[in-house]
Amino acid sequence: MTELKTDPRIVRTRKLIMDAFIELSSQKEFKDITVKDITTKAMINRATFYYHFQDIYDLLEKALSEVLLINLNYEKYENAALDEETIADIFLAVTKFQQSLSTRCHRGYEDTIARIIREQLEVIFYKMLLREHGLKDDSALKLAAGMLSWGIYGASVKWRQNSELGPEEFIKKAVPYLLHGVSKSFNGVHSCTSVGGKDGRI
Amino acid sequence: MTELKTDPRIVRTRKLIMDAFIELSSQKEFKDITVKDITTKAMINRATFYYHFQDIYDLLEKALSEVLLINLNYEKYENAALDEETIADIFLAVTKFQQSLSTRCHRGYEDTIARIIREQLEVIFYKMLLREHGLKDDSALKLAAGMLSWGIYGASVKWRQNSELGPEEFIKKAVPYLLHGVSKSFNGVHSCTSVGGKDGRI
DNA sequence: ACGGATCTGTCGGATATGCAACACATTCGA
DNA sequence: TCGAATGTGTTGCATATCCGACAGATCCGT
Repeated sequence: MTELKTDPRIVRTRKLIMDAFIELSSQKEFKDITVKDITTKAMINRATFYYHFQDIYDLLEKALSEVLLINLNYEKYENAALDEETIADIFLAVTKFQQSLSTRCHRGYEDTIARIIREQLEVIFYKMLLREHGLKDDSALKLAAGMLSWGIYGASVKWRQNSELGPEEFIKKAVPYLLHGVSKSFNGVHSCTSVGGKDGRI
Repeated sequence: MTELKTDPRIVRTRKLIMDAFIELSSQKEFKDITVKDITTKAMINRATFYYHFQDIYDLLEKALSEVLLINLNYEKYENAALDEETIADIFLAVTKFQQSLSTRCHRGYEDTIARIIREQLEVIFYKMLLREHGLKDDSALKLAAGMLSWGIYGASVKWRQNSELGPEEFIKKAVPYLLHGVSKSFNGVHSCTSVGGKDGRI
């Protein structure tokens, strides 16, 4: 829907840059990676880099977003119900993504990464909520999506601090709280028509 | 020497095309590979393909040449003496290259491949001869290089027909004939100053 | 034998990329 | 403290690449 096709050169060049950056990230820390390093490995001109990205931090954000989105396997959730199982799946994808990052060294950029994860989650949750509730109260949906994303990310932080349980068991214990908490406030304040109780859907 | 630098886009695009072609060659026969297949996998426009290559046969030649050159490890021979050991090395590289091709299906293009191999060998032999003899009789050097390349390729054909011996033993039996045959005619006709006998050098 | 489908090779006009140079900031050793 | 060296963003002009369309070739089912 409303897809305006982008120039193939742009797709190709972005991919070259992203791949080069991810490869470099596995070799040295982010703070030691220069734009020249990336463009050399990507076989493009340095000026072209700035045609696509604001700066190297912009690249970091977009690269991480992309990798996370792939990890999140977005098409899978596109039409899934926002139930316990889906949330558990997403939580697993997030923890898996964070573990894949921990090997590379991004010390000092935890906040950026956290924000990216939350933003991505928020977009996904918003789309799912929108599909289930329509847009009669958009700001409420956005609020719910935001809170869910913070909740999931917070859960992943909690889990890393206290990893006695496996991620599966951990999220299964946490998810009822998340779902009913969000569900209650959402239904209570805005009297949404959908029934929050039946199968755990919001 | 006299290197005019080529546009990086050209290098990059050629590499994309070559890599795509080599990848496709491992998946289906040459006759089933279309230009569209290649350009799609290489993420370039079809018109761009024709900017770089005459047609798909031109690509075949250049791709094979490149792969063979890499197999031949050209820098290694750049300054090596044209003695028995070097010739054996080159022979091994050729047989190894042909075996790497046999898995992919290039039926019907044996002649093309054979010609490419001979041409590449001829270039290498010519450079080595030129370095050892100077250019006082250029046409004679070219003749000798050509005969050597035919000889090596012929030896590889013979070896494939009769592979009771390993390639190492096989070429060691054949190389004295090659060396002295070429050496004699070359020295005899043109009275070259270098001594053909001493250590087997031409 | 016929038409549809696919592939080939080519063209002119639009666009992304390359290049060289620039000013500015940061780092680092003398 | 001072340069020298390196990295960052930006700019104008040159060029490789993209697009869409075209005519002809080849293949294939009916």
